[in-house]
Amino acid sequence: MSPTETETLDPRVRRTRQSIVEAFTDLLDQKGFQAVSVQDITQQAGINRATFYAHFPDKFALLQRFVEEEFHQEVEKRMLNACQYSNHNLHELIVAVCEFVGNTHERCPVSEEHFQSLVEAQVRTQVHGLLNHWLEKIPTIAGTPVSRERAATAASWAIYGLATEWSRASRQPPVAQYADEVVPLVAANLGLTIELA
Amino acid sequence: MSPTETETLDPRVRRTRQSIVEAFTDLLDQKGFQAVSVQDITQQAGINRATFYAHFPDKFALLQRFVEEEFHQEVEKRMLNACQYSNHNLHELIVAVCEFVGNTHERCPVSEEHFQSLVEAQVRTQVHGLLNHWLEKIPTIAGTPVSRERAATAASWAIYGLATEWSRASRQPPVAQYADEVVPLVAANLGLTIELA
DNA sequence: CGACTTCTGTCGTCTAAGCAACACTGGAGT
DNA sequence: ACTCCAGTGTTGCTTAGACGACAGAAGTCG
Repeated sequence: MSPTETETLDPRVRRTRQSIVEAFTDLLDQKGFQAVSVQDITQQAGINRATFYAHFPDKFALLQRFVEEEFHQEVEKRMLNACQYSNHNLHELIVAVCEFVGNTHERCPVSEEHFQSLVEAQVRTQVHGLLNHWLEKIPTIAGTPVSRERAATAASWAIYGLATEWSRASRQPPVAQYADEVVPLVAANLGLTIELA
Repeated sequence: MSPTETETLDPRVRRTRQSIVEAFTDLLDQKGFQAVSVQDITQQAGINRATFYAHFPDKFALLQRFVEEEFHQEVEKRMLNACQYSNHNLHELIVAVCEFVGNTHERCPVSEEHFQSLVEAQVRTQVHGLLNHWLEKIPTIAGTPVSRERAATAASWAIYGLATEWSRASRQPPVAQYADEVVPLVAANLGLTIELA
């Protein structure tokens, strides 16, 4: 969307960022977040260590960016970005968060607090933004009891919480069913009872 | 082996060369050699066009390097580099050339003369070098009728010719059998009747 | 034929990345 | 306590690559 963020960028920058992220992904699966050093990453990526610091202040900033992109990708894959609010889309969003959180938990033990809290914050932020985006397209009901902002906040927290519970419950029941069952809860948070295709 | 050629190299150089080669491979399969432009390659590789010319004088030089590396890889895969002469190794070498030529023909129509002749020259050169390497290890027979050089030349041409024939005959019979059948021919060229495991 | 397009190869300028130092921190060992 | 050591950030200088512009070669079309 914004030409600043994604497209219009020096190819060199694009490539090194990509190779950093790729190296990070590999190492994450191999050793877990705590154990990977900046040295590891740069070595695996085939870049100089100083170059890393030209792009990210530290390991944590990289993780942040990483989660941001991974989850954003998950969202785009399900075409939730371009869509408007509907129970079906809400369902899909919940599925996306569940699977992302599930994968995260299996990738890195819950014991790594740094890791988990960073993931949580990032995912919630994006879900919040997405919900806000959806709600903006809906004309305000006269005498709205809660602001869009707060509805989005409540719902995004709820979604993330439900996703972690599902993950901890060994992913039972199947995502689709679980999402079906909890959609009403979140819809309630949004203060909406709209029914769309 | 030589630190000059492969390992001790600026990571940037390594990466851009690799991305050029990768882009070239893709485009070769898509459009054939004639149709790919330097622009295509650099665009696909995500590098600047001027950068391409910093590495290769033109499209043909790239093809040369490409074939060189591909075939060299094929040879190393079969561990023919470190080995000495034996009928078995000769067999393996013939198989390698047959399969390489076969793949080349299916990748690019024979009508592209530039392409084909460049491949031929490159492969023959490497086969020649390899045979020479093998022959050097064998003590000269008193009153040698032909020089090692010439034996290697004759054999390398013979091998390439036999490989193209096999390819044009729709790869019949199976490589292993075909190689079995023609080993004596080549061995004769080499002026050797040695029998080793 | 000339006008037009696309690709080529080259050059000068600017910036990203490499590299080799550096001082610093925290943890492991003896 | 101490040293040792592996990792961290940071810096100055060098080099590879980006970018834009250029003239020329090679089709293509009217």
